[in-house]
Amino acid sequence: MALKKMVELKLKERDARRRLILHAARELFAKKDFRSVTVREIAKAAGVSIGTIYNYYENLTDLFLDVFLKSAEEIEQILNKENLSAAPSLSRFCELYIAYLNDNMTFYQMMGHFMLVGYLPPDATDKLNHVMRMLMDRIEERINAQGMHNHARLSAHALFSALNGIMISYARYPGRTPDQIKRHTLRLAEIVAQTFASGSKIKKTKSNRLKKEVVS
Amino acid sequence: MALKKMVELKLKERDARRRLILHAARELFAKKDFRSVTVREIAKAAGVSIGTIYNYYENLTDLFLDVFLKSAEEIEQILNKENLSAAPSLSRFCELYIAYLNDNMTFYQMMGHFMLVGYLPPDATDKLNHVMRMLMDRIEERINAQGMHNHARLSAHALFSALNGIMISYARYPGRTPDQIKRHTLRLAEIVAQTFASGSKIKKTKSNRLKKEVVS
Amino acid sequence: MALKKMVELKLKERDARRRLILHAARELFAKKDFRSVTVREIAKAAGVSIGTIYNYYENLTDLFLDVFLKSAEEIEQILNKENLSAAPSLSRFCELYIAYLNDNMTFYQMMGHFMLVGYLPPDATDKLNHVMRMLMDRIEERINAQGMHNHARLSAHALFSALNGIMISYARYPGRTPDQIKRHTLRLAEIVAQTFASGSKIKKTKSNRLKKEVVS
Amino acid sequence: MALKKMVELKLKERDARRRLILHAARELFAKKDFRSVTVREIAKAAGVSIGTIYNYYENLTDLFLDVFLKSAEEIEQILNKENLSAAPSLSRFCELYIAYLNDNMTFYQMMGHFMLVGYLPPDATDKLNHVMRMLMDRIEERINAQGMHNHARLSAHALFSALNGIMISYARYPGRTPDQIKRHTLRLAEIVAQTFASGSKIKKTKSNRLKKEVVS
DNA sequence: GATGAATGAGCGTTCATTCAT
DNA sequence: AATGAATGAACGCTCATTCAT
Repeated sequence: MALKKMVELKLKERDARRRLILHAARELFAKKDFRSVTVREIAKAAGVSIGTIYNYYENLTDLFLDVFLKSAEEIEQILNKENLSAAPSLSRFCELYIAYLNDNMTFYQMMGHFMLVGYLPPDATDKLNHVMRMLMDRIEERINAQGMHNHARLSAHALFSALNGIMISYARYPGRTPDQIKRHTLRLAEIVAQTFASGSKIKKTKSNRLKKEVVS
Repeated sequence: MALKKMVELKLKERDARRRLILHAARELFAKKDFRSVTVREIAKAAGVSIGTIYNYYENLTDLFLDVFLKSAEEIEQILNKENLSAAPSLSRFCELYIAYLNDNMTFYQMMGHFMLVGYLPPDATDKLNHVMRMLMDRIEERINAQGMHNHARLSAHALFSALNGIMISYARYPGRTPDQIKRHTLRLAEIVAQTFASGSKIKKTKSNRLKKEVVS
Repeated sequence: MALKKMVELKLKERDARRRLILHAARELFAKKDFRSVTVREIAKAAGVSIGTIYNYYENLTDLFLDVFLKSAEEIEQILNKENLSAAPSLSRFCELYIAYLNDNMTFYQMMGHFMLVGYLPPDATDKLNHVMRMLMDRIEERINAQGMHNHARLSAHALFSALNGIMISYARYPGRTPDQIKRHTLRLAEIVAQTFASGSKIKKTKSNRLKKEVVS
Repeated sequence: MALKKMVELKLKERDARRRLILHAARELFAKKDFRSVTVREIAKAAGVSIGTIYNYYENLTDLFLDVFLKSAEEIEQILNKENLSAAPSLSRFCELYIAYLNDNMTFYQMMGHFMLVGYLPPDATDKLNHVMRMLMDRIEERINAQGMHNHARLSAHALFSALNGIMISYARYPGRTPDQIKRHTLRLAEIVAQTFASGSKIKKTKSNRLKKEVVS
């Protein structure tokens, strides 16, 4: 029917504009501290009016969150795709993750921000946690596949932390080009991966045989 | 001379007031996202006027930086003290670092912020880098002492990143008490330390035999 | 003719939709300060689009006015119906009026708003005045029927004012239930009615023998 | 001491500026619907910056309230002054009240607004109620002085309502000059006063012998 | 040196109205 | 006739910084 087509078109158009805004926001967030990006800037960059932004997002936080979640989806897809062809080694996994963060600074900036300071409304917190858990699950799979049985979850935490830490610590190292930074962070990730791969069969000591996990 | 004494007193007084401001700011930063602390709040907490703050600091960023550097001094002293009595093991080192960050969230929040986001004026960048290098040097010392010869600097980077990452990733884990978080982050630090200690003699492979270090 | 029927149907439909909007608006106005009701809310409540509302009303003020006039019609009918069966006493009249206002807060709120504040376009002012005059005429009839000859019109003004004032002064008395408020306002209305009934044969004094009425 | 003088001057200056803002706001409120007056307008009219307004008032509502309370003080003083020289008759009282409202439209507009719609924060509600009670007390005194023993409080309510109603109903009667309106409202007030004076000894009937007062 | 009132650009957000479909 | 996305001026309010005292 003609009607159906029109409705479809409408929806497509709506989606297109939403993507337009999302894209513009993402670019801006990448350029500078995402928290200092204003609605006006986004509107201008997206070529729409302020009001239109609010037509697609309830408020700025919502838009921030959408950018973040879009990124999370992307990274999930990247990891999944690789998984299908052939289970990646731990090293490969770390490489993929760090490479993605290098190419999508906004993602790790947001992750970092939310982790460092961010008060988030409860539902947003849930979504954030979901993303984190997804990433952790992927790491744990690799760790288990690698045959590192002890403390798989705990090791996953440690490795995940280490990878994030690499980005935090070096992604904006002053005076380096993006390319230099990418190379350095990838190298560090490789070291971390190998270190974990070769050294993670840690004998149970008093200190790491604690009965109850705080975080899982 | 009397004049000299008066000048000294003046300087002492000035220093005392500066410390007053610093202390008040630190307390406030610990309570909430330091970026949301206003000059007004600091002035009130310190019991001085707004103008006085600008008498001691050129602007808010300057004050932020001073708080950060004060913390860095503290941690340096802690590490040095331990070093004197008996060179700490890598594990002990990680424990000290993570414990300090747990007790001084502001420090790692600021570090995180400046790393994630921060445009800093050049001299501030220098100061930040100096702190980072100091910490890195300490780690490298321990790594060398542990007899892990390969890639000592690179491993130090990786370990440093990992420790920071642990804090970033878990310091605000929702629903946990500060005590639970401290225990968990300490345990992860222990895992990382042991992993690095036992596994860091990585054979040189093509990928990690890169000729030139980007960051040091 | 078929054409005629279709036109009729069209008109009926149009009228139905207009009533739909009117009704929805009225309900919303009753729930909260009518000035804070948005077009969006009305559209949603009426189950039509925003555009449709502008199809039936030139602007929000127009819709406000229509709601007001609808209410005025209602109250006129109520008073007329009572009039037909048996001319109501002044007391009964006041009771009917106050009871209606209690049950239709929006009406008195709008009346109050337009009186207090409202710039209204000239034609709207005319309509408002027409309503006021209608109410005043009814009061004057009762006053005349009661045999209070002096200053009938002026007394009607005074009584009308007094009734409105009762609502203004007590309709939102904090901490009272609607029922308590209704009882209190009705009691005050009764007092006013009796006061006017028993005391309105005022001797002509210098001050009230003014030659020309400002408002009639 | 010099210091004391300076502090005094500072306080005086501060007070002067506060009055400046208050005055400017009042003038604006008188000109148009006070709720449509913006911070920018007030700032401009007062010749200060936006920020300064917020230096003296926490928010717009606060400023609105201050204007209202200032007016209430004024009217209280007017009534008190008259009271001292010679207890005014009920007529004189009504005249004073209505004359004041005519000269200070903002006061009755605000009173009307708060009564009609206004959500007010609890402390503001308290202040408003205090003003209302003060006015009511004055009326009751006059009613008692006039020797109208029955239902003194209730009659005060009714009279107060009537006076407010007069203003609501006629203060913006379209097409009249302020002077005409003043004359008309004063005349109506006189009628009401006389009506109440001569007719308020109402015999207790079933309907007005209700056991429990809702509002007092 | 200490003060704190004044400043005003800039923020996120709202909402009546328009108009292309 | 019906739709509802787009618009953007305007809102109340914040806060780092200045500067006259």
